[in-house]
Amino acid sequence: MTGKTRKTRKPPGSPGTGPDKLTSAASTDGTGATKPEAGPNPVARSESRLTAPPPAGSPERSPENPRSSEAILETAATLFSAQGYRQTDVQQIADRLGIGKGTIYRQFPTKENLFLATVDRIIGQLTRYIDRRAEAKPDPFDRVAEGISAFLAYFDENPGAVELLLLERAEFRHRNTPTYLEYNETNAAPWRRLLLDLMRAGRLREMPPERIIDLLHNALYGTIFINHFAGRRKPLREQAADLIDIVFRGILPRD
Amino acid sequence: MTGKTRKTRKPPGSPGTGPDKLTSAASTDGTGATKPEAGPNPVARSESRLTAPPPAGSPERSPENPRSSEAILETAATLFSAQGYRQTDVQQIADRLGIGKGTIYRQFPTKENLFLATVDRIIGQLTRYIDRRAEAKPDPFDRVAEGISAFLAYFDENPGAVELLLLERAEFRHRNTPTYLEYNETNAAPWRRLLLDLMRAGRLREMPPERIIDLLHNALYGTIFINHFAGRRKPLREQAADLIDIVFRGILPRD
Amino acid sequence: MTGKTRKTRKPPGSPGTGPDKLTSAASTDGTGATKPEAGPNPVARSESRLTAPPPAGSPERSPENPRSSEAILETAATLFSAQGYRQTDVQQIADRLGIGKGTIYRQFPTKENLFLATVDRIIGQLTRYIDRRAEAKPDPFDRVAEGISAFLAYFDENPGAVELLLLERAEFRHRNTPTYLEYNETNAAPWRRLLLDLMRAGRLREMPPERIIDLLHNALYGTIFINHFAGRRKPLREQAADLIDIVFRGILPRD
Amino acid sequence: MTGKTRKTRKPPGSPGTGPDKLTSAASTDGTGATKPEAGPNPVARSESRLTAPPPAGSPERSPENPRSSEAILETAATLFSAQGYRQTDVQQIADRLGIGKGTIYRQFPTKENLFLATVDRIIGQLTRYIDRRAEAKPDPFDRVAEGISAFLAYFDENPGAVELLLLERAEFRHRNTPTYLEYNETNAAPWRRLLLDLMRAGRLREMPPERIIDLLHNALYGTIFINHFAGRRKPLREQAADLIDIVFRGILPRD
DNA sequence: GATGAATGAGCTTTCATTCAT
DNA sequence: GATGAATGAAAGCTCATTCAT
Repeated sequence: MTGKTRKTRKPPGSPGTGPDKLTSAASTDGTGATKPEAGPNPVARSESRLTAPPPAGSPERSPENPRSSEAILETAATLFSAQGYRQTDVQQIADRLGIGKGTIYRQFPTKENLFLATVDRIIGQLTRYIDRRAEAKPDPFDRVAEGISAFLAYFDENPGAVELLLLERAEFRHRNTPTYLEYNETNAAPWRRLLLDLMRAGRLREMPPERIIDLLHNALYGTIFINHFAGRRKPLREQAADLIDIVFRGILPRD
Repeated sequence: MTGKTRKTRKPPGSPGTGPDKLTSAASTDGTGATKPEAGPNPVARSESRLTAPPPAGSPERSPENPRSSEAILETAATLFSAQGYRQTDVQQIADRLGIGKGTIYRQFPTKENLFLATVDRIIGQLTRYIDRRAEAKPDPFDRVAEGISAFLAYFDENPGAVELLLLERAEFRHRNTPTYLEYNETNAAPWRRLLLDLMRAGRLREMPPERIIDLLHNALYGTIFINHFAGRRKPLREQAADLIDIVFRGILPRD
Repeated sequence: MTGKTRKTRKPPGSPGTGPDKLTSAASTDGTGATKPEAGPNPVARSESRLTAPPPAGSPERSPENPRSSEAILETAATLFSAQGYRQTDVQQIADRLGIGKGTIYRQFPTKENLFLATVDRIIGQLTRYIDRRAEAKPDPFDRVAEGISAFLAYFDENPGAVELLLLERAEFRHRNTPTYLEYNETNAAPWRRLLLDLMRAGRLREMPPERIIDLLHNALYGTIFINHFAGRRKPLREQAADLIDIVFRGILPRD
Repeated sequence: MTGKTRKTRKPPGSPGTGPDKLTSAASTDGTGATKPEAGPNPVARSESRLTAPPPAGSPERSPENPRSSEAILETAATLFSAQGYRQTDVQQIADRLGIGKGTIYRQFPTKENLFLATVDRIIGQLTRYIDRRAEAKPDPFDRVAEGISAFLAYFDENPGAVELLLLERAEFRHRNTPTYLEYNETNAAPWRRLLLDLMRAGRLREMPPERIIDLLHNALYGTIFINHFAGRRKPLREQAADLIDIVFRGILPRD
């Protein structure tokens, strides 16, 4: 560990983004700045992103730069999710990018590190995507519904992301809490507030908001896993609508 | 001198069950023969199973026979779920059983094969456990609720089973449909019938029963995954109750 | 370290030899059983050694068995001493023996381990060789002289042994005391006794015997190193004679 | 972000010596100009050398110039002797000096080259140190004894030097004659002359002077190696005295 | 049938050296 | 000149699978 050139694990949402305050769109006031990274298919889009093109002479910033950590993470994500962690050789990633294996190891000291950075990046994208879409809805009900839809949409459009989440758990069970559960802990608060406000206003049954949040969380993760494993059988829009309908109205008759 | 681990300690899990007809307890008549494998903790109990010891001359059937495929699958399940698929080597399994590696390879031609057989066994246990518990409830509502509870209870008491399900998917993404989804396809029919009956009787809102089944399925799998990953935060009983409450009654006020 | 088949480092002088009590030939009584392994060129001879040929059906014992640890150590010694530790690929050793790399790793869990076993084996051979030759001389003076000659002869006939000693130190400086110094600690006592007897008999100047032992030790190691590095310029016999002459009589005139 | 070790800490050692004429102090006339590098601890002292700072405009000569080959060799010597040749990577040396790896490669075309230059520098220091101390003794006997003492003192005070000598041999066995043996070839002549003079004067037994030189050479190298490997057990002064005593007077009684 | 020694493809990681900036 | 990002050959070690005993 003496004089080696080593970079440590990149924080989530890495590329060139500034401080990555994983805010939530559920703030009760309905305000929120739209962040530029989001979009229906953030992962795919990130390929051609670029609000402002880098100054001509800056190869590091170029999205085509196959040596940027962005490019590496993207390719790594693709291969890991397509083939699994063990089945993916670091050499393959390098080959696909047309760069040397050493270049990857220069930025990510181990394969494990590379993989984990890949997952972190996904979580950052997911978070920002949900927040951006939910923030746009002023009405609290709409906001909850939009959050649900956005979550499903993200994974629908980034099928590899589901794989990555699974792989993280399967290969690195030792990591105390998988990355994507941290998201939940950090971001549940604004949603809880929002639900409490609705209850206070008599628009929802009185009950501990955790009960709702947990159910949604579980149902959403269950949905993406099942969707992914079995192949979705219903259009996404319909799935979101069904979930919202049952959760809001229940399955008992309204007398 | 060899350094081999030669323990014969039996891990928890697995009865010496016979052929596994994956029936469902949701038959509308409410009848169902109780099968012997079930119980609050089917896996743990299986350790002391055995109403009648096998006929003396049948070494293959003996639970102590570490060369039986039952014993092999049991040990394999324990090690796979504790360490992961790649991290577990066949030698370890053999060592733990005190048998030769070749003996395992004679029964399971590849490691993959062994692993998959391990998962199949779990699914069989789960199915029989749910059926047995649900069948015991004559009232259709109770039966649905009991099915939910049984599902959660099974995984609560067999944490390794969740790992196994994950591992199957993470390591063998090529398998078209993971084992545990087949369960659903095969066994959904009786539940669908049961739900339709309830709707016809006006006890449930009219809606396509798939909508309910899918939500439950998703929520249940989501629940066990999240429980397992993050450590359960609520007692199982409460979790089941919350799920049943919201699904049945919804979160909107009843005015 | 769980269920892997692993053998740990072999003690020095391993092959089929019984308990390896590294006795010294300097016992003042002049008695000593001749051990069978020794000879003018023990390493080379060991190739064709074999007091009693193994029973026909015992491939493990066969000296031609390229998979025996003896054969592996011998080939390893040859290559390590010819090329150095780092420059020698385990694959090379396997190739030279016509066996698989895994076979080597099965007996020696790491390359370092293999190397160290190689050195231990040399030290065992050296010790036994010196003892055997010295024991044969009844007169104490002759015994000292014979010990000196035997030491030089051993390394003269096993040039690789010198390399190995050096390599051990160069590559594994962390090993507290290199193997070949342990020899000295263990075996100095009988020599010390022998020198004291000579002094008491008035056949040597009175002085602490350590002074003589240390000088001899240093001069002998210096000699083999220099011989080896620079290519010997004098016949061995002459070198031993010179050393004995000067050490016994000094360089001052006897007036 | 890079994790590079960028320390500029200077290791002990190395004057800014000029060209190294490897003269010998044993010239029979007893004359010899004292050279400035010498001293009881030449390496350590060199740290504070510098009576007069170099002319302002000479950055190459500046001892603080971490890019000078002197500084590079000094740091290289420290790291090589502390960690071994293979274990030391060029990046580490550059980091320690706070310079770029390319800068080292401009002065030393390969790592091997750098290492060998490091050893050559040590030999030059040793030679000059011995010569300087021996030259100061007018009496031939004293001069021999002083040469012995100086040799031991040098390595005693520069333990890294022993490592370096070993490493040279261990890693570069192909180099026909190791650097430090060349010293002997070049410098033996004056010592031989000195011994012959003593014999002619009847102050030493008549014998080929090589016999004495070789013994001393071997005993001295043996001594430093053993000292270094095992940890010296006697004070240096005593070791030198013992060696001189036995070599001069022998171990036989003086009748 | 049971065993476990033997095999070698496969994969991670290191680091000397180059060369564009 | 100085730099350090990039490269890729090289080597240690693992473990599924085979098969002679």
